[in-house]
Amino acid sequence: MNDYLEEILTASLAQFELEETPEIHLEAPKVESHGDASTNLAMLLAKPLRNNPRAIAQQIVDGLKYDEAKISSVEIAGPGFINFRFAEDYLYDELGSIIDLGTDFGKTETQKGKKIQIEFVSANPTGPLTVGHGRNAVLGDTVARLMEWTGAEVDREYYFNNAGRQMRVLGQSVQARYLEELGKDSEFPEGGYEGEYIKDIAKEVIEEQGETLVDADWTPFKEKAEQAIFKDISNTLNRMKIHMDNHFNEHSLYDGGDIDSVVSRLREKELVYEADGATWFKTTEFGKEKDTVLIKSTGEPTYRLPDIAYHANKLDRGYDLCIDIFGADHIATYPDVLSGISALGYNPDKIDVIVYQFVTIVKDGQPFKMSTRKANFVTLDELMDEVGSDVTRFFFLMRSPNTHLEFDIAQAKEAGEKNPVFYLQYAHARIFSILRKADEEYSFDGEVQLNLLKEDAETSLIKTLFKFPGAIQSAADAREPHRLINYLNDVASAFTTFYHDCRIIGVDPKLAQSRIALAKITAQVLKNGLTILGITAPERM
RNA sequence: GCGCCCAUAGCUCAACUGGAUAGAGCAAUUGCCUUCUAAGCAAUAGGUUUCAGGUUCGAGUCCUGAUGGGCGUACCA
Repeated sequence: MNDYLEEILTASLAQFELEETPEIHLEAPKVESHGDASTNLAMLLAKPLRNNPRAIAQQIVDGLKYDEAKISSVEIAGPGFINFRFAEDYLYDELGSIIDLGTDFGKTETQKGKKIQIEFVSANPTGPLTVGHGRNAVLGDTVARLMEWTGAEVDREYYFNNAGRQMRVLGQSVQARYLEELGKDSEFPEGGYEGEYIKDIAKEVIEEQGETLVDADWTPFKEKAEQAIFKDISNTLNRMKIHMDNHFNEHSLYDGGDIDSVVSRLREKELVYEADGATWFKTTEFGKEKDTVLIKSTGEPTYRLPDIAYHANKLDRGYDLCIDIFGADHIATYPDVLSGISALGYNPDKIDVIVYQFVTIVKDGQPFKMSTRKANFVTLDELMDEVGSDVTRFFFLMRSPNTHLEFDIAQAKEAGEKNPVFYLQYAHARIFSILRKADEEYSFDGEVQLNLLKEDAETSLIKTLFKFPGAIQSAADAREPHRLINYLNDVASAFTTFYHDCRIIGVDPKLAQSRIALAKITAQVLKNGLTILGITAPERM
């Protein structure tokens, strides 16, 4: 419909002999009385045409040639809005065609042929995933699903580092618990990992290896811990319906020569120099105040170097777009990565960083600071034991990534009745309940007559359903899944009004038949939407 | 000090990226189950969008400054 409106508006604009035609912006007005679609075109033209907006609007409308089977009225309102109202026949035609689309309704091809990689979670294997990781995990996976619905081919990737100090301390922590468990002398490492899961891993080592590792160093413990923790993380992700296509080990960047290659390529461009025994990257050339160390005087790279090499590696793999999901604490690092990428001759526009604000955990009414090392955390598994995967995913997706999310553990746990996810699921379950009942009461023959749907609640629901592809598109473009949630709330709400105003069982069979068709496509929209969010659409509750 | 993000109903958050009368959910008050699921519906109340300026036909949204909060700002990841 928007395409059609753009077409006829453009045709009408020809009368003005404009040097450049403005972009035609169409939107669905908030207020029903303002029509079904609206454009601010006349206001935009006020300045270049040196005329008042309402007069221009009148000229545009006068020059407008439209099909009355599609548009029933065109009005000028307010400061110069042009408001369109859709014809009823158009509604029924359109409704018929989305019913035919069925499970595919909502899919678009705006990103068809694009290969997109999305990197998320990327927690190093030092402990179980906590609710702090939840937002990253669920956001990343849902953005991936949105991209898939707009036609892209998406790879989900988990980037990790199993070398370095963190992992050494992890190995030493397990080693200490192992010796302790066997009653030997042990020394718990400074800053070691204090969680119970470390003891569990130590016990597993005893079961598998007995006392054979008493004199070993920490490396076999690290390996065992890494393996056990990764298994645990994967289980947690699976419970949340998250499945990675690829795990990328930072170490492979060293083995594959990517690290050396980045440094030498930057050096060729004279963007790298040595000072104070360290290797520096001239980030000042890219507008930063200070240059950045790539390789410390100890010979060890800082994390920025592998980050740059990793992103170069991604682009070398031929992705059209790489999306990173970062917490606000990493916000300072990605400008360096982008500088590095552009310095190497890649297009930095192919890297898209989504920064989400921190989750504030509230426990017992108090803000709660989590630390994996100190074992102060609430794990995602614990949360899912309490509220399940649907509520967990919904909770993280409800709010804009750009805002701080307050996560009240107690509230989440008693979320049973209060959680808005149930509102969506309930509407879906209700429809299926009606369908089951209708199946017993009616047997239909002949074509569905959608033009029997004339009640306000019916047309309003129909118009809401039309907006589904746009809602997906908007959520995908902005990488903001909560927009889809807001939309689905509108759908559930419009359906509930319909449910109260328009009975299905007990009315004339022809009308019942058309209402059932409307109910079915509503259920389909709810189900498709919930599927994108990774949430189930139950048929009974 | 500097950079990024945020400030909207009592609480948690929306507002289609500059549009028309700022909306939901909790919490509060009041009605509604003998008819397809009351995990629901209807109604009432709740706001100078932190403050002060600016930009324009039009600002919660953009620019400047102030205040308050979060996160960064290392040869830590």
